Amino acid sequence: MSFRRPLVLWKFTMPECPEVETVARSLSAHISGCLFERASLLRSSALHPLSLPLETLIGRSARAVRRRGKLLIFDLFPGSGGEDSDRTPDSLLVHLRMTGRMLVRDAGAAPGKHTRCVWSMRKPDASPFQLFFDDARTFGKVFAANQEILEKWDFWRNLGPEPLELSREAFIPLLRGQRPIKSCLLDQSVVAGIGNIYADESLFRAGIDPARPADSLSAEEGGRLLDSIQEILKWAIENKGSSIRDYLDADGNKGSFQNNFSVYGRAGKTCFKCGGELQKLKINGRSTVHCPVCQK
DNA sequence: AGCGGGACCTGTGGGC
DNA sequence: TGCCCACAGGTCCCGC
Repeated sequence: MSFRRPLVLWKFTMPECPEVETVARSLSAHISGCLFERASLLRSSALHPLSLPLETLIGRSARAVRRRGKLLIFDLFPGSGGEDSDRTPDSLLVHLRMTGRMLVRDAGAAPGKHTRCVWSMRKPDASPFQLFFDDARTFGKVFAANQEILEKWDFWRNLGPEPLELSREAFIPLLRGQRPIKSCLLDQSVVAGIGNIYADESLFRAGIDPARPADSLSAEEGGRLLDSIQEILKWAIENKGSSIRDYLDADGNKGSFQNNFSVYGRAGKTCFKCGGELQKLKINGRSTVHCPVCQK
């Protein structure tokens, strides 16, 4: 297998649940069964402070790559046994944050300007290759961990349920407090995986004002909001899945996904429902676009 | 206690 | 054309 161009497994900024899900699925196809032969950290701040050293990954293999919230998780299994279990990672977690990307490259490819971590990998009886973690804005983190270490990570321990696995009965009680409902959706300890884009899109679809206090939503509104979140996330995952099927090259297409936003990035433009002007405001310091007519 | 907002970063793009 | 600066936002951290 040869990659003359890097295989960019996600190109957009702001990866949320659907994007991370897409990366996990496409990475899993490449990485499952592959052995970590070498690991280099090119920028120390890319390693989570609680992480085991990246060298502890060497000799482990990836069973699969999956998603939890906005985290990519490589499930690992040991090569030959006999390790000290305290210092042995059973997973590699990657948070792409804003600009993180995973790239599959040739064995001989040189790191780029923004490459933060390099893993040399090989599937039995196949050619070696490299996995790069690139991150221009350096917000992203990699984290080699086992269950014991993960339990010390507050973010992990407090991570809320997956929105696609939630029932109305479980979701509605989560909408507590007087803070804006949008703040609630962005709080990863309430639900895991929703970011600024899908919070705005879901609230528009549900017809709910993002500034409404979370505890002011009726059960009917809460249920409608969950339906909207699930419809949009599922639709986005399907959409990403189709646009990523032949992969995006380094200077390649952005796909059509962003053309499907109803409100995100459309401040001042026309609301598709009522024809009025979409308004922009700040909630939690995050830009928020909504329709003051359609969202009550 | 719970919420709001600044810091962290750097590439991008709009305005002059 | 080129420069400058505001803007983008997930999470941590601090202050009210």
